[in-house]
Amino acid sequence: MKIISWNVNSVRARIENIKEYIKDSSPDILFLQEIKTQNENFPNDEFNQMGYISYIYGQKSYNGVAIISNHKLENINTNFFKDDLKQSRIITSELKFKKKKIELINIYVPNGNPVDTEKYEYKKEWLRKFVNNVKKKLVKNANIIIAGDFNIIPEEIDVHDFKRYENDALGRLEIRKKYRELINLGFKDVYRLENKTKQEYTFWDYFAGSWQKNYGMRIDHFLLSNSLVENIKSIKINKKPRSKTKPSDHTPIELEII
DNA sequence: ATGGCTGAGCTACTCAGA
Repeated sequence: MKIISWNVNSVRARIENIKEYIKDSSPDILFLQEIKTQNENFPNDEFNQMGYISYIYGQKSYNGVAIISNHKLENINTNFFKDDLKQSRIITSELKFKKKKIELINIYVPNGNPVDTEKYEYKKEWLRKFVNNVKKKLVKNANIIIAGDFNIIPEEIDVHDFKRYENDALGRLEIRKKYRELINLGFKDVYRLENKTKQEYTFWDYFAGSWQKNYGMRIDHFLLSNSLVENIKSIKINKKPRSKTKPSDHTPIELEII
């Protein structure tokens, strides 16, 4: 079973790239972030024609997440916790897999820049609530997959120039500690578990030739609860979609479980 | 190098991203 996460930076502007990507990599379940559209304008038909069902939590212009699946999922929920700003950043669902009931959590964490503003406070509060609610969820279900755009650089190795980001909302210790807190609840950062010293990225800025110079950062992650580590077959960052014309600034991260 | 690009909404320009 292939589960993939991709911040597409607008599902409508990216639809042709997304379709091509689905044909190439055949995900079973695809988590999308930053779809940047309301539910009614989501390109449902395009995904249906490829054999997928779309579960959407949209928002006008900004944010928005969706789960695209080639089989029916249960208990779709867009109220994982109360977002003070009512932004569409989480959609969850349940997947039956090898006698395990797995909670799927697709997230788009707030960016949080600039750090001396309410945007940064929102990110901190959002993460605080998220960690608390994951903790509660673990009591009911030990099998959890969290994936998405975390907007967190976990460690120095995860960005081309850490100095430039150590006081940024993506790299600040205070924020990285929230990530560690989540891990310490009983999760593995699957990419780092399988690649101890490898330096790969999931995001490159559009400007200044960041992609060409490989000035990127690893901010899109798959966290698996410890109970699911035995099911990991592979984890891969697929850089191909970032090299296409009219790309998203993020590239997909692909998990295969068996 | 705190904005060099990109997208949405809208139709001139702001807001947002990381």
